[in-house]
Amino acid sequence: MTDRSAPRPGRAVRGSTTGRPLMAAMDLLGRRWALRLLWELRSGPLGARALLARCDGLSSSVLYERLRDLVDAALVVQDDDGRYELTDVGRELGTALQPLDAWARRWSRELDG
Amino acid sequence: MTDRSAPRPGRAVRGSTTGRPLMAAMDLLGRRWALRLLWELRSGPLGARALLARCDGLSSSVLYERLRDLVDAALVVQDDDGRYELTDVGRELGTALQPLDAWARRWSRELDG
DNA sequence: GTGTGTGTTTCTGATTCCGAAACGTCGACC
DNA sequence: GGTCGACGTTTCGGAATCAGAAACACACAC
Repeated sequence: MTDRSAPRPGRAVRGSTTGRPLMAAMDLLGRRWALRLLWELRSGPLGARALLARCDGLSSSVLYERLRDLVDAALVVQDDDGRYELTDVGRELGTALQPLDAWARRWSRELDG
Repeated sequence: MTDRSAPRPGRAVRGSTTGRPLMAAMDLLGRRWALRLLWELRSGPLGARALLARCDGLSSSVLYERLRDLVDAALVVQDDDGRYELTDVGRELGTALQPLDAWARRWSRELDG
């Protein structure tokens, strides 16, 4: 690992050397479990083990790597109790993703009638 | 590999055995380049090589794997000329992701002031 | 002390990815 | 006819990322 750093707008990002914000966002959110973790944190702060319990199949190694990414990206912080919670901009992302939830239901109906 | 199949609502999905639509969506969209490909197709049908040209760093092997996923999920189809284009529900996803674009800009301002 | 619950890191093997090369096809163009 | 280029697609080795289990440290309860 050594050199891991989370994508941030303004930096070179996988898939785009321009660092365009949306590309940085897609690089970050396109990593496994990133979207899901943000989704789980919408409802309030959670500890690491609580997150693991909610995300069936998530391994702890990836969890902590992803949490580091999200903290780096200023979407998540640790509160005084050590639990992880969304920052303001992280919470905004939650609402920005809300249409996705509604879409997923339409998608589901579309597929199996 | 052999047995790859794209996540679809109603089936067991990585991260959730319930097959809840949103979890299926996040599994699908959480794969590398999936979001980005949908984003690039928003503006109209594109051939495989055009997609490769737009996605700097995307390899052809992953492109075709992802395209298979998206076609499986009924978000993308091939038109008569062989180009890939969004289905109706795929286009709806595009608009559902639109708030993400606006959010990414706010995020960018947030990070580097 | 012996548990049991956290948070976190480390290791190994499996999956996924990149990158480049190769294949076939089609339509120029000579 | 042949050759050239642009396209769609598949294959393969090495690199990055992942899952899964194990282990560590730290609390607090019994």
